[in-house]
Amino acid sequence: MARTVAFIPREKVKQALRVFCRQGYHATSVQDLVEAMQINRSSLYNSFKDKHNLFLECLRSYAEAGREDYEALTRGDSHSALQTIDLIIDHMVGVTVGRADPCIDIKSCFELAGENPEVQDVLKKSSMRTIMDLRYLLEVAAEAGEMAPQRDPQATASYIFSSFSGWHQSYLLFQDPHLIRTMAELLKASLRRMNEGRF
Amino acid sequence: MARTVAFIPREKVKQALRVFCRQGYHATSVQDLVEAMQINRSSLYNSFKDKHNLFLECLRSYAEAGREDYEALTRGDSHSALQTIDLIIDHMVGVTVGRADPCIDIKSCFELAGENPEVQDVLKKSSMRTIMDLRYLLEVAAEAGEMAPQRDPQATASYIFSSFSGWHQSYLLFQDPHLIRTMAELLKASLRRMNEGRF
DNA sequence: GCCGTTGTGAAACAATCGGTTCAGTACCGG
DNA sequence: CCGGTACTGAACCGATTGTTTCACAACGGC
Repeated sequence: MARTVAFIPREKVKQALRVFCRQGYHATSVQDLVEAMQINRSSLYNSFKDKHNLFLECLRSYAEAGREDYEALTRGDSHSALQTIDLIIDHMVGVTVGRADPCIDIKSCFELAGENPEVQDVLKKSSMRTIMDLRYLLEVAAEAGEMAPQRDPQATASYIFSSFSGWHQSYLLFQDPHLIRTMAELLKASLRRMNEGRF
Repeated sequence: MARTVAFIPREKVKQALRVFCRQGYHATSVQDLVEAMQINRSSLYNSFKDKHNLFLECLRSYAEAGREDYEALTRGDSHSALQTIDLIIDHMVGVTVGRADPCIDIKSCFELAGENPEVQDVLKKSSMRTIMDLRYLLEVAAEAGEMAPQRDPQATASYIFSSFSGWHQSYLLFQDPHLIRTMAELLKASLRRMNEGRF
């Protein structure tokens, strides 16, 4: 054996993630990354192959972090299913309003998913997992009688998930936290009002 | 006077718009634009100052086209206010599903609005106009008794508007027209169910 | 025909792009 | 101390970036 690794790739990925979040993929140069990650240009290519691969690592890292957030949110089952959905919605409000830059997954979905199958695949999988979680919670909530069963729980889950993107857009344009919170309340209210008979 | 203009800038802007729609701002080179617009490199800079200005023209052109779509949709008042909202929603479903590339306004909102005040301003204004239109329709629908009056019609209008972004995201990821249509139906149903007493 | 404008074509610009190369240094286990 | 690995620093690559320049052709009004 020889010299041990001096930097933890995972940390470096997070530093790169921040830059990609702010600037997007195409607007971020390798030079930007080198400076933000505080590693050598050669090390970047040694450890991450190339810019595109590093970007994919960032996407995966972000998805994993989101996963941890979700598990922290649902841990300790002191909340009902519907309450947990509310918590997730509130959490997403916080994510939208809390930081200046939009989530990398939404941002890069619009920038790259249409043209790059690899990016699309990563985003698709992590999105699908969130949607499945929501779907499960919807079904449990229906079973528990907290809300009427959905005709198409998958679509309702997608409906919730797709709202998040719109909040980001609205916040980018209007910078109004109260508007986001109000839209989130509208979503929560409409979930409670969805019932089998009418739809 | 002298030689008359040989090409109509408005047409050239539309050709440029198509490229920006597909590739976004940063991923589009001036060379791409020159080829798509079929004009000379010099003419581009003569007529549009620079790439960034041309892009802004594209955004404005797109907003104007959207405006015309809206007016065509509301012309001939054979529909009620709520029906008109439905028509707008259906129209946006068509826009989302009908073409491969997302709207330039949504796409460039995520790519540029956060960092470029000019872009943000153009997008903000055109978005606001759509939201105001929706708000007006909501109020008319409430007055006509088609739906209960909204506590915050502005927020409800923003809620509708922000849905469109999520549909684009979903379609980019899952390419499922039926999913978009179902989410649109969920939105329509939830509009009908919003009432003063409960929210 | 001539002036002034509109557009063309191509070359050239400096700057930056993503990516490679390589000699040299820091460090570890044996 | 030594062999092998991890990483640095910097130079360097060709290609491409957005933009400018300029000589010239096409055209309309006087």
